[in-house]
Amino acid sequence: MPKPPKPSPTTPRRRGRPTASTGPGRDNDARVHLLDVALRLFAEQGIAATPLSLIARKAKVTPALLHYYFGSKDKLVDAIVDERLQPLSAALGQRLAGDDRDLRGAVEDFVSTMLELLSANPWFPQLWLREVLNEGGLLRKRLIERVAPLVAHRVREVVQQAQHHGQINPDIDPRLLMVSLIGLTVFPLAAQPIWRAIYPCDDITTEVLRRHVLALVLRGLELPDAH
Amino acid sequence: MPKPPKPSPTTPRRRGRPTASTGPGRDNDARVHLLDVALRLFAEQGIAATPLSLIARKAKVTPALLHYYFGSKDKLVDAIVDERLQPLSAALGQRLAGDDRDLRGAVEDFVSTMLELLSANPWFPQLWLREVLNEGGLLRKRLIERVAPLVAHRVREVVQQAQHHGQINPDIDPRLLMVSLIGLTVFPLAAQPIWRAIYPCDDITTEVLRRHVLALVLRGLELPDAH
DNA sequence: TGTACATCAGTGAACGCGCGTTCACTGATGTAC
DNA sequence: TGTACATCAGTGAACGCGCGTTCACTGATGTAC
Repeated sequence: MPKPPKPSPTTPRRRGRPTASTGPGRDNDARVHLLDVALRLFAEQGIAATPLSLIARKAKVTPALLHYYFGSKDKLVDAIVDERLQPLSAALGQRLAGDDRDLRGAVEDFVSTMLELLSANPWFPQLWLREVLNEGGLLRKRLIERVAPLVAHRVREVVQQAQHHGQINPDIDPRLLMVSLIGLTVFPLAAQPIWRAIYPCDDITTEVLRRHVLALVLRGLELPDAH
Repeated sequence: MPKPPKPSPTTPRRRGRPTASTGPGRDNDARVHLLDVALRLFAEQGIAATPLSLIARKAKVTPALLHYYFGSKDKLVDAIVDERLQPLSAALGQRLAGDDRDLRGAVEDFVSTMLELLSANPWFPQLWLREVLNEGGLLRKRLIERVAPLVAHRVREVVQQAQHHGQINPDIDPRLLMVSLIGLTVFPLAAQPIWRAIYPCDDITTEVLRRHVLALVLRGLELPDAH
């Protein structure tokens, strides 16, 4: 057992070295560092293709230490999902399922929030794509069951209403808009290293990407010209 | 050596069993079947996560047979890339680097061709995303060096010219349009199982997706209204 | 203050297992004479 | 036509290796008295 046993409430005070003042293990510097290293490697080359020995070497510790902190590779992956991916996914979902704005405002918020959070966590898009697209991906189930429906159904409703009132492009499919918006934000960031290798574009910041996507989508949502 | 030695030209005719009339191994039914099974499993759960033993079991042969035909796992992956992914990528590139149409026609062709070829090969999007986004992905290098530049530079030029003549939305970034188009086509198809699980949409065929994407993009490229 | 000791983070060496791979072998299929 | 044999597709059992994992152990750090 790596984790120390719970202190019995009958014991007034435990003998020996105390548990690092803030509690055992949880918010440990070494633990956090191991998560950082593992997360980077998982995002770069995939979970299955990353041996614990590599994580250990990069973090300059022993593979045994990874078991000391996490118990197993599976549980290390769980920890990454629980403590890194899941909170970010949840934050995204929360900020997107928000209040009743008009469609333009909602879309602008969606794109902006997405790009902002994803740029602040560059490892996210790749790992998210891999985990979500993989048949047995860990995030996939949670996404389908919890995060996605909330956001997806809201977007669909707002689009349907706006179309019903003749305010936006009637050729847009209400259900596919959400998919398009993700494809326009998550994919470009995940593929960033590739298109940056094709032509020089140091001037393309996240803000430039944001303006490009919004220009395309907001214009795309407008009613076609009558003719 | 799995492959039979080249017949010496001095020998008028070889003794023994002939080489299956069409030549050894290359267009073998068993070999093709093994490639099919391997491709399916690779696309479903990733290359690193798919052991040869699993491929062998699903194909109802021995793992040794995979070495008999391909020599090693690496070479099996090479064969998949060379004989399945690469031709499709090349076909895509060829049909997209096409002649000098106007921008609207080019975009319409791009989206249509992409969706058509990808729908006909449902395994492609997932494997393509994984191999291209992965740091050490096999297709990544080829894509960056050979396929992408041709298409990407053409799209950029056409967009720049159209913008210069004031024909399309000036807020679109000429370099990012290609990325957006891929995000709007490859991603939705790769993520198909997910959004189909979120709300019932049996009626969303590839044609519906095509119309949706084109409605969004073609309208998005138009000049903003003066006001 | 000093000493005994409990607990800590972390290690080094070994373990079993499953992987990719090898190799001697087999029965079937065809050719040569 | 019959027989000897060369080559075929494919197998079964074993191999070495690297993986995730285990476990006895260590020096450092702090507490109790």
